[in-house]
Amino acid sequence: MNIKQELPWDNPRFRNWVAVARACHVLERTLATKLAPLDLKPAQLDVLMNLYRHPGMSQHDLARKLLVGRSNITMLLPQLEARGLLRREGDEKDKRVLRLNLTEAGEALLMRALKVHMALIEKAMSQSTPEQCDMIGEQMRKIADVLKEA
Amino acid sequence: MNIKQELPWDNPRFRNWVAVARACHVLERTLATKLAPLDLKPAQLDVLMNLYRHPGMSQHDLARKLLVGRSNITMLLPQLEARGLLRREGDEKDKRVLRLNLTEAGEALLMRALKVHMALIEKAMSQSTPEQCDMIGEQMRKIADVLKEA
DNA sequence: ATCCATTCGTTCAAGCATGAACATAATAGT
DNA sequence: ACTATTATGTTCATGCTTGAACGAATGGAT
Repeated sequence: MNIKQELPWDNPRFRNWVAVARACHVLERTLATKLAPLDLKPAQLDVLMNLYRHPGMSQHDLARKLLVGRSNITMLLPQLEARGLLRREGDEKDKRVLRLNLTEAGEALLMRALKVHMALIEKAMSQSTPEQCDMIGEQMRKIADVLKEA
Repeated sequence: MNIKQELPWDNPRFRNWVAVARACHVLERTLATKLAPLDLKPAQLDVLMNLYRHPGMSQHDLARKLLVGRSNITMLLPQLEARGLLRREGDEKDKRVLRLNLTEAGEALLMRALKVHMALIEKAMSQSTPEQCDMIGEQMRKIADVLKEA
């Protein structure tokens, strides 16, 4: 019944999750600096990646994919559009939604940024065996699922 | 040599890391909302946790532990000090450093916040067996180490 | 047809985090 | 002792993210 024994620091789950959070944080910061020469922030790279995989996406769908607010997208896109990396075109059927598509310049920049991103992730995940890596991904997907219900 | 085959989406390491990042993001956001009734942000909770474990810490050390800039700490602490959650006292030996300590109110609030944090992490990590959980923590610590060298 | 509710995108103010530039204090080299 | 370098904390301008409030468009109910 010692209070000390119930502190999170002694709980493996707590300590291990802290490690996850730290690794995420470090990789995010590292990615930001490595992406700086391309004048891209990680959040902007996320946008380009999603538009590449889901052409014609709406801003609402993009926000949900990125787990951010809709207003965030509104603030984010004009910069990228002004740089000629993507187009926003009104939908014919539903005049509320804007369809998003990468330009060729956008795709080109994405490919360069992906090299940087991939190199970083390779460096990080090559610490684990393929089996460990897959297990980690599987557990993390479970976590995201179980928390989204909350 | 098909370009498609080299895209990150087909790379297990990439896909699995994306899952890690998403899980982190979701848990962070969830924690923020669950902590709102205590008028605490996740970043502030991190401060309290570190001061509890390392009483008398300097601001510089705290910044390094939290992986943030020193100025961030400077902006963060006055709010918590004004709420009576911690004290900043000048060091006798070295008049540059400020020694940080939790007050009793700070400890009390920390304990309440830790219950929330622990419950969330339990919910997330109980998806995995203890062995899986430990393995994840181990790999993540490796990742943080290997990236800090970069 | 006309409301009512919902959805999509925008605007705006607020709060955070960052990095550069700075002031002060300590330390090392000479 | 004196200077140069380093370390700690602060200030400030900038940019990112959020959430609430809003306008416009859609769809459904009566």
